[in-house]
Amino acid sequence: MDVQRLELLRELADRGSITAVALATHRTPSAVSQQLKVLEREAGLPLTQRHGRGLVLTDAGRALARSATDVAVSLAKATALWDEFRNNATGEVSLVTFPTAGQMLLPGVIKNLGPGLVLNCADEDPELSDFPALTAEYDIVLAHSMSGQLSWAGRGLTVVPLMTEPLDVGLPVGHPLADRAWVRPSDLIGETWIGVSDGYPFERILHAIEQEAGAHLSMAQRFADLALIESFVIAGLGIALVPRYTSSGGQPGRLVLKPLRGIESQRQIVALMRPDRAERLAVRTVLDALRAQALQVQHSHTVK
Amino acid sequence: MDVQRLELLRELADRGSITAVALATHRTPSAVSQQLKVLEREAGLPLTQRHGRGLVLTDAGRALARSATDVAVSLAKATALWDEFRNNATGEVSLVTFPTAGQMLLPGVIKNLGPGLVLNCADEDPELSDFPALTAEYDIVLAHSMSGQLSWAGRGLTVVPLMTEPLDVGLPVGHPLADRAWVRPSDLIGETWIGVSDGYPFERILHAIEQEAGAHLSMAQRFADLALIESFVIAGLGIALVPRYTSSGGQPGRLVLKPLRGIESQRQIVALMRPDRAERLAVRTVLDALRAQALQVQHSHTVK
DNA sequence: CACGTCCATGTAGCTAGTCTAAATAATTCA
DNA sequence: TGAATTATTTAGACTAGCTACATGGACGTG
Repeated sequence: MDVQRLELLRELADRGSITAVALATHRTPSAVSQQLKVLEREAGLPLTQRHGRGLVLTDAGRALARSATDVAVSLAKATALWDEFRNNATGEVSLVTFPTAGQMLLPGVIKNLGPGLVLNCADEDPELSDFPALTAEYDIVLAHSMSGQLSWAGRGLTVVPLMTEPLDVGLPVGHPLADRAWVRPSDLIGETWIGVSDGYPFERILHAIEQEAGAHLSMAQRFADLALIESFVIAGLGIALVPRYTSSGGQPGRLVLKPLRGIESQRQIVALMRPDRAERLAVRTVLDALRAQALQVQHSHTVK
Repeated sequence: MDVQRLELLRELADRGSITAVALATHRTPSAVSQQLKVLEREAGLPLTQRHGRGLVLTDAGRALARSATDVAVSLAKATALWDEFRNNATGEVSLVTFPTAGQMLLPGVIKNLGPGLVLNCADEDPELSDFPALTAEYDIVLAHSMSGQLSWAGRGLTVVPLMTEPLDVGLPVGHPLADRAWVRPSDLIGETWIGVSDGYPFERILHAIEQEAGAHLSMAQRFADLALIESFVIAGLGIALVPRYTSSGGQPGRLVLKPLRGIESQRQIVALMRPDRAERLAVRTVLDALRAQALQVQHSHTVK
């Protein structure tokens, strides 16, 4: 009963093809195939079965892969333990983020990391990418979900909440509502909206506003890039839901943010990880820094 | 970070010497020494240090060995899971017992085990042996402790309670107390006692009786073998504390058992195991059979 | 429908890691 | 001091697992 082989099975469960596993583990597909065959012979029952030109796991294979995760976790814990023993939170950690979270958190995090710990960051368009799938490639995946609703649960991934960010209504300077302390759904009847990317829980909140206000809202445009959206709002072409900490609201000459009362308008920013990777000391250190930075961002906004 | 090497470290923690580990793992001491050296180099800090002609683990070594146990447990769980998948509770399970528990439980257990599951039993004198140490050699160690007091805790072993057996006062037929339903400590003043082996919590209960009755008790003999003790009691040479389910009490012409009231007089029979071995499907199956048998023994005695 | 592509697997040979065997060093016990 | 016990070192053998290459289905496409 070899751990290496179990690990390969787990990778197969995550990546779906021998070739992908081989690529990820720096081996030839032949080597992977051979090892899985040995595992299957040891197990005494088929773990994979052909499906088209690829293959899929059998029920037994999936079950075994699941417990392989537990093995990987306890192994990672052992490694982390002795890294702690040596006070040695070094190594490389890879991270993907969607743009706004990266802009808000990463610079501060990287500044606060000790020497020997390198954080390799990348960004992915939240519209296009399947966040859970990215955990195969990256140690940490920054994702967001609507408040409460944990869309990431149930796949065996570790989810660490980092912060909740309010989504405010962005208005142009001089807008009739601009001198209010906050706005309510009913205030927003008749406005033209600039839609944001699918990555934000925009649709949900828009529908909630419609339901609350009892009227239909019209959407003029739909953009992914926040700066683009802001420029439209500033130009008076509509209003938009923008994340409070990431927008340029508050700066002179830019747009004005108003909290939305009466409905819950926020997004959860979380870190998604494979359970075993979450145990690595270096990863946990980065996670701590992320949480600290998130707290600081929130704090600096409430004080202001 | 190799599991095999971690396993070796764990064995070293359990067995205390390279030679013992080598013997247990069917290797030469040289191989073990080399592997541990590699592990130590990977770890980056000393895991062992010389002590006389042998060696002892450092703090780091012990810590690492502990987490190695977790790894072994999750691995054993994986193996068990797929054994369940195949409905395959087969293999060999080794067990040591002290004589009375073996006599009471093992015949029934072995009868009820399915084919393909072999249970290799041995017995050890409870006086001479260190029960926890036996878990290195045997999958299951049947041990006993005084009620409540879990003397086996804290060593990282899995403890599964099997039954609690009352310790009754054994009297010769025709003894003045023989027609009573039960006896109390004060009834026993002036009697001569036949001491049982240290394996039973004899001393404790004897002291409790003395304290309760407020008098000193005299002990005539001290034997380990229950049959021998019984023969002395039957011959009228004294009375003794005997385990209710194991003695021959109740059979015609033998001795008479009387429950002891006023103090707690019983022993706990438990199974001791290394955590990883406790996860094996075959071991769990044997354990289930042990519990069932224990229940049946208790039941057959309460009905009668 | 034949061709190129993609994916898994089989075969042969090489390499690296792990074992044994025997010698060495250090310590304890008699 | 000599015998016994224990860990370690070294050299050499063995073997598990890898790569390179070839094979054989399955899919899509001109």
